[in-house]
Amino acid sequence: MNAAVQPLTARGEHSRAAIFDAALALFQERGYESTTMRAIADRAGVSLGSSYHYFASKEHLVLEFYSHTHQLHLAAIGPLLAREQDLAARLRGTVRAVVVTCEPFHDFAGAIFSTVANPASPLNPFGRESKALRDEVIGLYAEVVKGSDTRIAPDIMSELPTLLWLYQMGILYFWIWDRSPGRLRTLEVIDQTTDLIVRLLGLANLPVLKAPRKRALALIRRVAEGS
Amino acid sequence: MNAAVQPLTARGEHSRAAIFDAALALFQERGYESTTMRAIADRAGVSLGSSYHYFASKEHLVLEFYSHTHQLHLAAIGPLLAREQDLAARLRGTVRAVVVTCEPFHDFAGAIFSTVANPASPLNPFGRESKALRDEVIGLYAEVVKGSDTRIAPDIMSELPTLLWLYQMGILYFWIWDRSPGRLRTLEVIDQTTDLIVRLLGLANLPVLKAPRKRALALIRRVAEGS
DNA sequence: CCTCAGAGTTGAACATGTTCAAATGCCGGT
DNA sequence: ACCGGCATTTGAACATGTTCAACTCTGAGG
Repeated sequence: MNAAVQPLTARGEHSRAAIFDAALALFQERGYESTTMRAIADRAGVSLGSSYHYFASKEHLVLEFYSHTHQLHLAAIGPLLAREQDLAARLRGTVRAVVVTCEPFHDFAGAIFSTVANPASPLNPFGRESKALRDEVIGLYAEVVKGSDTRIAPDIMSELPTLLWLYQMGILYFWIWDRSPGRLRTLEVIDQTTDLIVRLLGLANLPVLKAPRKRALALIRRVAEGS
Repeated sequence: MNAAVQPLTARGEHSRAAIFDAALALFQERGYESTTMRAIADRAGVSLGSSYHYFASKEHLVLEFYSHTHQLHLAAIGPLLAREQDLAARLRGTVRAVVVTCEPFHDFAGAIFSTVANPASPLNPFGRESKALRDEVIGLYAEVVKGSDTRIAPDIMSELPTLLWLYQMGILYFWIWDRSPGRLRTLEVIDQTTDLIVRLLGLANLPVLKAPRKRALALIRRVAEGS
């Protein structure tokens, strides 16, 4: 698997974009597995080899897809984060926007998920090649929390954005399976779990819970260590 | 993908076993991806076509592998479950035994995990073809709890085995990533989390927590619904 | 011993992700 | 206008999971 190349000319830019657009359209039309690299190259009007010039593998097209939806997500929640101060509302709105943004891709999201869950692949969520995107998403959750009027203790704050990123992945996994009309079950679960999270954050300040809180944080750090 | 066939003769039994044994050995030697179906057939002394006669796909060999390790796990914890009454000890011992049993396969477990995480495949943990095994594991956790001297309220007990099965999958996912010597980090996380779980089960009986408990259980049921 | 139905076996053929060496196009320097 | 170097493009070749129609073997019934 050769390293993919960044286009250096206008012509290259055009080819790369055409390949990604074709892939995205075909994934939506036929799903991930049924879309062949040859079909992508055909629709993009380039040769098979060219596709591999810009995307080192079919999986790398998936990574690009993730970046793409992340951009859509950012655009969708911009106004909310600028206006809203309440933490529960910010968190609920952000996570709701994730599934709403991804809705057009629901049918093939399942196939894509497995690609990315593979620990053997450098594209998996904890892997090297997805680090840039991962850090961006974690940073987004840091902003969700910091921009609110809720004060979070530093020891919790240092782990919270990563935990929220994990939480978002859990929601997405649930959403993949959700067959309810309008994906209402997912939205309901989001509402309940975000509420639960904010409540727990409130409870964490109670003096009675000082010891358990320290213990839980130590456990979390132990688990997160080495990522 | 044709349905795989159950062997009906001694000769068939022998072929099927030889294919699985060869697959297991090669997976350990070279990993999952690098092991080709042709290599498996070669080592088993059968033709490529015969492999597909007994296993509908390479993934189905993985499902068989899961059954295999489950049997090893059952054998490993039999004495403990017969002897021990303390819930924390039963749970800790059971989950520790999972990772100890799987240790010889650690190197290729990662590759295998992705196969099974794929929601598009009927082999995924929530899917049709893995239902038999899933029910067995959930049943095992029901026994882990029921055989202890801790009494669990019925409303919690109805969800608990499934939750513990999910918990075990989480531990396995952590274990896949664990590079610590002797996999000590995983063992430590198991000790801490099983302890935490048993504590939470104790707390759940406090009258003060009646409302949150009902709320949490309703949420869990909502999420589990439709599996 | 002969027949035959069906279990078991086979390997060629196919589909598709991936690699790679060669060809082509483009642009700055002379 | 020409050239050299580099980005880009190409498609044939390869590796491997999977399918399938044809073949072989076996054991029961006659």
